[in-house]
Amino acid sequence: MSGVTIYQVAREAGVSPSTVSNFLNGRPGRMLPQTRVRIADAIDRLGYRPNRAARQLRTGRIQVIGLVVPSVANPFWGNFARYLERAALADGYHVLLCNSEREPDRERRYLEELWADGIRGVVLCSSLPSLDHVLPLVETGLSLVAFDRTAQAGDPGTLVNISVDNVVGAHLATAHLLELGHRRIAFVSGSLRSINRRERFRGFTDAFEQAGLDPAGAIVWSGGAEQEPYGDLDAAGLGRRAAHELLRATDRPTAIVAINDMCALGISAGIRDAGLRVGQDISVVGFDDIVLADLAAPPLTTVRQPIADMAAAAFRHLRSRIESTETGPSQSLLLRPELVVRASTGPAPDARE
Amino acid sequence: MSGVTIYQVAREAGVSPSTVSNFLNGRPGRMLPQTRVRIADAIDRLGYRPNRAARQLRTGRIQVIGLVVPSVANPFWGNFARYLERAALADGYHVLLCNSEREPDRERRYLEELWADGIRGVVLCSSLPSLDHVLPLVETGLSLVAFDRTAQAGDPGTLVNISVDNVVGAHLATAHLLELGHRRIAFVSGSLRSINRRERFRGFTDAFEQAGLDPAGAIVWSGGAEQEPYGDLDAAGLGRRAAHELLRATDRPTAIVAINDMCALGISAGIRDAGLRVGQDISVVGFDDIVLADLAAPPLTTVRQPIADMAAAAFRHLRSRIESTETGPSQSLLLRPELVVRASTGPAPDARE
DNA sequence: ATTTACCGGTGGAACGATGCAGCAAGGTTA
DNA sequence: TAACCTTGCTGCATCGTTCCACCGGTAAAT
Repeated sequence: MSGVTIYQVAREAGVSPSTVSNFLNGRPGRMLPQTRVRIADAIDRLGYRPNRAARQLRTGRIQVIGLVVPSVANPFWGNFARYLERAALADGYHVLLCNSEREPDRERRYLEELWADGIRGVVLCSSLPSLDHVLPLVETGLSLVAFDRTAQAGDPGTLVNISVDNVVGAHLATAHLLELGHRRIAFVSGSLRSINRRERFRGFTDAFEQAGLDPAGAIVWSGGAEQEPYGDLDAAGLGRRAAHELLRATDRPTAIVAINDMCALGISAGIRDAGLRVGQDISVVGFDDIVLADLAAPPLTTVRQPIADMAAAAFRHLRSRIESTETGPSQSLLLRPELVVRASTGPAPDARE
Repeated sequence: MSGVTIYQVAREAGVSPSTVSNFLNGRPGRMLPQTRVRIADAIDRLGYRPNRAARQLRTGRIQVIGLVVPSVANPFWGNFARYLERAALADGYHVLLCNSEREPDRERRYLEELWADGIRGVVLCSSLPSLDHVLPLVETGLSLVAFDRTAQAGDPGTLVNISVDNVVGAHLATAHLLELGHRRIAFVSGSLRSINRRERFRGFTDAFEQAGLDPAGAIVWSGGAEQEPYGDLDAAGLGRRAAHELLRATDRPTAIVAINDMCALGISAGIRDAGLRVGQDISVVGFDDIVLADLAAPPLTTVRQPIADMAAAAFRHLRSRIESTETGPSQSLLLRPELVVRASTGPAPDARE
């Protein structure tokens, strides 16, 4: 095995293990320059790397954070994971990956295991309305940064929330469609039980009200299988199914607001399945602005989340929580999303007449 | 912090720490049934969880594996990561995520850190031709499963390779285009310096030869920026750029074989940018069969990799390497890919006349 | 004249779990 | 009845690191 310990380095350098430890732990001022050099040489020669388990056992600290996402197979989360890992690596942290599929039970088990692993900070992306299932761990001392979820009454006091303003985002998307003359607009999503989705739905209805229209007239398609209510594993399949059902109706919508881009791409495929043209017969708006949104045919109009910034902020907040002993009050970061208009939206067909 | 140690459990149950340890480590036969019950109760009451750092320090074992992918932002790798994590979790293992962007240096640093973390098994997905940069670690005892890379001369003897047959896959794709009457076919990729890509390229030229054609007549576009030669971060952008350049030429291709699906989707977008129709004016074949291939317009003809099976196999092999002391000879698993014909390919325009 | 604060280090007790050696009490054999 | 198991448990050294207390000598501050 690795084998090289701090004792061997100490012997090689002709000092005590404590001095090597001081050298390694940012206290080089405590020794003569020549000692420093001898130790550095010894480390090089032996190829010594500190044993992290021993270090962790002694200090209780570990440079690893957890990342809990619904599913990293979704490009949005894959992209987020990449940026988070990048930010973490820059500060010497590693990232442990967990796919929760938004199941509270799995989430709790994950967090318990992470805690037992010595991990004290986790970025949680499930956006579930209640955090009751993880409350005991938070009280024990686990630091949590919730991503894509705004603060709720009853949240633990130390929670940091980082999210785009979902209400504004969905409002932008919907208002865009209304301006194009659309009136029969559908909102398509899996289960609406998560915070971010509820907010997006509120942005949707808000836009109706602000335009002096009755949101009750809007079409809401909120399906999803029993065993996978949020449709995270197959958001696209869910969207496609929704499109099939919506377009079969006699009074079909002329525009659709999708809960996210994967769903929107599925909807677009479903529209084509029905022999209709996306952006001309039926307009579609997504949410997220994943890379593929711009590659689709037609390119997808969507609401952009500044994901690189958000990932970096998530790590920064988490790190400061873990490393400082201060357990200040909850903070929140709410970023403003941006509408990116592409070709999947166009004037309402009936308005053109 | 967590606080509950094995000593507290021992006191609560009225036994010694050793007995609790025996209980926890599958030696319950060594105590009376009533003692077993007392210990189980004590653990429950105190909510005890073994400290993994201490356990790891003592035993040298840890239930974590590393995953090194080019970039988890690519949906193919995101999907693979999801399946690998699922397989690992089923056996109580966790997965540490690393994005190497195929840089040997980053890879080496990652593996060194993973080793220092006590991790003894890694799934490596960069598919680089030489493993020299990680050889020292493999010799030290790190178990490696290479994914998407076939065995090479000079590989460490203990390496396990798991891959789809890239030669066959690219052959299938190219033969499909040749059968459709295409003769001016382009091959588009970032740097061809990785094993899997070279193999795909060989499958491409093989198909030409088998059809009695001169592969020298084929068009090869193998670009990529200096700082990101493989185009992993933006495979789609690379494809789009390739399409722009290829279609500007006087003697432009009628069909394009892409190194992977993201690249193919970029190429499709580039074809549309040029005012041409994918599948009619220009045919496109991808590789991977990511979820989005079926959602694209037109749906993408591609070569399917059985990714769930491969991820499960990767974990199974890695685990058996880590847990057994036997360091048997290298094994390889070469799966057969499958051509999925969709609408992005069609008869060659000139062949129709 | 006494206290204090360095200097460049060393010694050693933790951190929490493991697993081997060993130990009493009772059982079996010769 | 001595010699030897077996059973069910305990004691203790150990893993590699950290970090506090402390060394004896000197110089500055009180």
